[in-house]
Amino acid sequence: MGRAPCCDKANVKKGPWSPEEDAKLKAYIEHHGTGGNWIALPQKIGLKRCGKSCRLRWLNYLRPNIKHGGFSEEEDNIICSLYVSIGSRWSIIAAQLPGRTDNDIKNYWNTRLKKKLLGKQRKEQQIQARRVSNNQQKQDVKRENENLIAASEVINQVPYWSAEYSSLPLPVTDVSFQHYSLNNQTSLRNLMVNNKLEGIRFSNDHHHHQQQQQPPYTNACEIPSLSNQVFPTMVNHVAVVSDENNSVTYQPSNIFQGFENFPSDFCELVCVNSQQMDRSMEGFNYGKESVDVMSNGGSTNTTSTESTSWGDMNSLVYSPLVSDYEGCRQGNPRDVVVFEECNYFGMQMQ
DNA sequence: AAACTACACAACCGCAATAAT
DNA sequence: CATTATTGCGGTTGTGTAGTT
Repeated sequence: MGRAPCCDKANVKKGPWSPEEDAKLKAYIEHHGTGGNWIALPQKIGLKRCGKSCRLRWLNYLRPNIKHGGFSEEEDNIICSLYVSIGSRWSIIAAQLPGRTDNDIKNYWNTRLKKKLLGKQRKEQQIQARRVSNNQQKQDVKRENENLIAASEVINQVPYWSAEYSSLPLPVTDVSFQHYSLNNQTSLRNLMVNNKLEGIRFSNDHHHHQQQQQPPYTNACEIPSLSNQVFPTMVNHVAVVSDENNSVTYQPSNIFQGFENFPSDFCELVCVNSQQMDRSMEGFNYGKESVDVMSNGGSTNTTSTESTSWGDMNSLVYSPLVSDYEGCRQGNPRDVVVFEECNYFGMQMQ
């Protein structure tokens, strides 16, 4: 048996709100508040509306200090950065943009921002293609490998929470990523805390142990402050903690293979048949499916196969951060996920 | 000017989480 | 602890409008 409906659907008005309805709702809430019960509210006011509808109308349109339209470049950057980092968690993203609603941001992303981003990435892809034809790629790959080796050595030597770590000139694994700098680490860090994620540790316990030195956490949720740094992504490598000596090594990962060319994939996504994409991306659903399994208490029901093509995008952009973040949300942090290497990569759009 | 199309935004729906009983 | 009600969230759909043919 399903749940009882929250209201009598037959006697409830749907569709756009009239100015009169808006005025009634606004006036009542401003004088009396919501009373903590949206379901009862429309009856009190005399509105033939569902309580959910009233709530939505108030939150998205009527409440004070709501901004509509006119997103700034800075807001664009924040939205893109967060989307790439945490996916379509619009409420969390909205919490970082005062006056913006999750609905507004969601609409803005779906109708404009992702297209803007795609256009940009298409250009970059063309540039990249030209360089490939000039045999430039070989040099890039060579340099990238050298950088990765250097990074592994550096990361193994320096605790990630030390100031020295954050000042290291870490390599950029893909030349095209040089355009994407991390510009909002502090914001992301704050939002994690602001969204009641206290008690969460974003990197695994093994990793801490391996460093033979406890980070200066004041509580388990402390995320290293990484502001004003540019963080390369290492999404094509995964940190693996050895059972024998707890050492951390960075190995190429099939799970994340292909992510290193994320901007290109992002662009291609809209060009590829969605079914082909589903098949080709099966191996990339790791993070999202795991999340769903966990959130369903272990059931095997997943949403990834039900996604739209842009839903599939989630499995593409779900970085290890997200799996860890989700795992943490469920109070079940994963083992082989290293938050500080993989997360916090943001996009800066020019 | 009418028909059509694309776009932006508002609103709805269903599900999961949370609170209340 | 189990059940039920409510809230919050994200995906999707509906509607109005501007632009194009």
